[in-house]
Amino acid sequence: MTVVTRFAPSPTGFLHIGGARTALFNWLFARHHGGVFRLRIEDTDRQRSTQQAIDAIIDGLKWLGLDWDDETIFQFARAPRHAEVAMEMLKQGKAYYCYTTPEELEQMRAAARAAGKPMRYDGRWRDRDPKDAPQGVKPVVRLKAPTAGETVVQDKVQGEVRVANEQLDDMVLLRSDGTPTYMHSVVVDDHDMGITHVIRGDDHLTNTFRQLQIYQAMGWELPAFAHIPLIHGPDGAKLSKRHGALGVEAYRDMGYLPEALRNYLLRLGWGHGDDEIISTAQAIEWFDLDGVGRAPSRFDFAKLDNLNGHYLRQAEDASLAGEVARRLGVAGDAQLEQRLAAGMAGLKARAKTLKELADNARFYILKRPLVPDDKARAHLAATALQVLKGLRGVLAGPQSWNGTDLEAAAREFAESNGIKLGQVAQPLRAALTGATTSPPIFEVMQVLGREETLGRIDDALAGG
RNA sequence: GUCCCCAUCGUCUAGAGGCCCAGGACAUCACCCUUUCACGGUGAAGACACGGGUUCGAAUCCCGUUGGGGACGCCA
Repeated sequence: MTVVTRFAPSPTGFLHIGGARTALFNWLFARHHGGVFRLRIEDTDRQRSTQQAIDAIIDGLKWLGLDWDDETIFQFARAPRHAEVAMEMLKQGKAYYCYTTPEELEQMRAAARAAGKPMRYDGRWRDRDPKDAPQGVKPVVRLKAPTAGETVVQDKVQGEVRVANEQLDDMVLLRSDGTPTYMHSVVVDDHDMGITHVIRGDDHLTNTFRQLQIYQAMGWELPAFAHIPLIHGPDGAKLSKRHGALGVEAYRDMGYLPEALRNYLLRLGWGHGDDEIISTAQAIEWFDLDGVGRAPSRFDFAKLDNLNGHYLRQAEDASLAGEVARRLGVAGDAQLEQRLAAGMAGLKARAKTLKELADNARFYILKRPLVPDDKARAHLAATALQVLKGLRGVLAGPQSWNGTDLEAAAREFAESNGIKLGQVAQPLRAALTGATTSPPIFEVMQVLGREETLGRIDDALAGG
């Protein structure tokens, strides 16, 4: 049997981090089994679905590197099929028309609340003769759900979960305007799409009981269910827009790499022994539902940062330089991009995100004369400038321009002047980068080149 | 409120009755490396929510308490 999974977001907002993880798990599971991963846009809520959200979700998945098979399914387009199935259930006596008005429902809800009981539709049209139908009320179609016994889910993550059927009421399958409800369309679509494994958020666990009843009414084969725990914010509460429920594009903008986010999301709720750094290829090989934890987890930027730093150091200098150039607004300037690439070795060990990388790299693309920050200015006092002036004399000579030789020359200069290397290096750093922290300064000199280096030193000497 | 789920260091987790006075990773702290800051290395501190069982033996099984979360729509 070929494994078929799906990711089924509703396009009412961006692709948030929880959805991204759900998509990742479905994708990994399908790829692990050599199966099929499908995308279904659940756009049946016409009020809230937007093209913008659809684009954001698709862009997010693409950025994350989660490719799906076959064409994208749009749920709304399948409304006729959903209605058809409801009619079939009607014909088989598995469903019935219900003429209860929204007002009556509201009364029911109010009464239930007052009695401290959960809202349950009372089934008043369940066995009533349709001839009693009031004039002018468009009916909904409700499932004739079992009233006794219990419904049991065999969940691949949560284990066996059961609920008494009296807890469940006759849910609406088709609204009075003939459009399907979520519960109904999900089941019909999952069945028609041949989904074998429904992997989704924990928040759907209790929905599953009702969906199971639809499968049973239609006599359809059940898919396997796996409900993965939700991701919470740093404070343990449900992820809200205030803290962390950002779209994946926000993570991209913050400078996270897709491979780092994949690795982080994978480890959030899934484990493989003590392994932490897990490549995507390795993840496909290892991923299974047994490794999924059952407790909700909290989103931790510190760990994401650490992982991102790891993948950053692993990344190609040239592509990193391209991204940094884009962020600094100098993309396309071959000379600067080349300079950034040359400086990347020292730069990338010092950054956790692309944003930080770009910030740290800015001094490489700045035009002379640099404006040193306050701390750097403190290293450019009169005595320091004397040192710089002396060093400049050495550098102006026949000096080979690579980091190692430059360092040797600086060390020799410091020694002959009876000062520490740091007393030479810090003023130099201040002059060349305008800051007090930077990649190794002799590496910086090599990357900047002789002319630019001497120019920046002259600027500092003149500025003092 | 009703129903359902969950519970190991601050965080993510390993742990499927003895290998655990609980292992790893991130974060924190200290030291080393060092021209700055990082990276890297070494080390420290830090958890089985609580109470009952079951068992020769429980982080692991059962029950309860507490705490967290989710679902209760003609939203998805």
